[in-house]
Amino acid sequence: MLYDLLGYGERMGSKNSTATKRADALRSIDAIVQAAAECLGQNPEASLSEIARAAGVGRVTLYAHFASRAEVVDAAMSRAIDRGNEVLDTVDLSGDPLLALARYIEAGWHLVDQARALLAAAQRELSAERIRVLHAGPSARVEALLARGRAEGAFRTDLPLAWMVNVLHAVMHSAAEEIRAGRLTSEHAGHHITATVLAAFTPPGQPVPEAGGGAPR
Amino acid sequence: MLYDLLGYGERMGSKNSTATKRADALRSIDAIVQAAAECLGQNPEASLSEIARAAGVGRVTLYAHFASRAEVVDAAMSRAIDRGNEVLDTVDLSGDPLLALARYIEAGWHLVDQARALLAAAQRELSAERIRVLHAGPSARVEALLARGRAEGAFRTDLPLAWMVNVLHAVMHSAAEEIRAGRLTSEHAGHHITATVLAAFTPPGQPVPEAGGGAPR
DNA sequence: TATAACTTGAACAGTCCTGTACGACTTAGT
DNA sequence: ACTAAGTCGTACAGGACTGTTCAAGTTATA
Repeated sequence: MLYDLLGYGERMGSKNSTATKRADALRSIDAIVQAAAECLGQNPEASLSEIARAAGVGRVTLYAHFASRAEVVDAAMSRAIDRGNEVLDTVDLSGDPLLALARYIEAGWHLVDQARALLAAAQRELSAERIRVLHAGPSARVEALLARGRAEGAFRTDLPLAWMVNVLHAVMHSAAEEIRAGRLTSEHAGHHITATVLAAFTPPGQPVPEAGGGAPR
Repeated sequence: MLYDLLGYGERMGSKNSTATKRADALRSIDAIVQAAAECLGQNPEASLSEIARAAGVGRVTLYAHFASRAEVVDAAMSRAIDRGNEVLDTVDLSGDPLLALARYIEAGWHLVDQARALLAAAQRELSAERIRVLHAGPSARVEALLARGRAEGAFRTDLPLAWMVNVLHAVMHSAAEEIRAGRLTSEHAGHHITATVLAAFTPPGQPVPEAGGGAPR
């Protein structure tokens, strides 16, 4: 069984040289990817049958467009990442690094919350390398912001940049889990994450910034 | 062996809750639980056949002692938690809360690292409630420490205690993943976690503590 | 030593999933 | 309007795992 390299490239935006698909085929593919994102978002173990049914499409049709389960998961994940990138594009990351990071968190944790279960599915089906590649966009964004903040003295430099990126995502991720478990409300999540991360990133010796204006508890 | 076989057996509706087991039966059970912890630790989807084989026991024997896959996972998880509790019992959590927390992290993150994949298996097989109960011991420990630190002014009080517990575990957990992914070395993990969490828990307005003596990189 | 508890492999039943093949039908594009 | 592309249901082949049963052998323990 060969890797469908053309398929991957196609999903990642590159123009394919093969014959253009018919309109109804594109519609089917879109419905499948969308349904996959929804189904896998609710249950990472959702079968291809479920996904096809949710897409309002025959199971055979699904196989006509995707050679394997992995391809479906990949497409759904790619789609979610692309959507996320579009949202993050609208966030202003200039100006005071602390405020910029707060803005990033406010937009970002919702995305993490939505893609939570989908990511779980991807981690089972896709290689770690593939997942890393898919996340390259968001990672680069926050990495650049943190690097600038470090250069300006706003963030600590005694910890590796990669570790700080990791901490940010870990805290957002765990907040999403807490919400799902009913131990945290959506209203407080942004504030808690921001307060926690800004403190964690404060250079040693400097005072932790006071919280903006969120409810304390 | 602190984990009580009879205890969870009763909870999960297993047979023979009263009869005393023969010595060889107890030996088999122990081998199965141990093998389950190892197998599930490497692959959360390990089948009962694999586990039985790893335990040097027939598959039928496994079913003679555990009614379902869930019971096996539960037993393995209980065992891991008990082992962890034993280790944590040796950690001195008195004195300066910051130093106590650092000691807890140093001991705790190794445990999280070891039980990482096993927890993943448990999260698929067991109810969220059951997992919460199993973690009650460690959670209570760190909760008490954080509460004391807050009372003494060492830790911030503008965030819920439960959230802080969650952050601590999330950061330790993500460090374990980073190590597994090869993006972090075991030597640095303790230092990074401690530096991050101590900063995150510092009361707003107060300076972030300088790192102890770990290599900064 | 007697016996009940334990272990074992083989084999069975049942379920769910993936992936493929077919033939007939419907639709899009030029 | 014509044809290729797309779709659909059904059906099949194959695999993996769970859980149970059975009959025969082994071992702990009183």
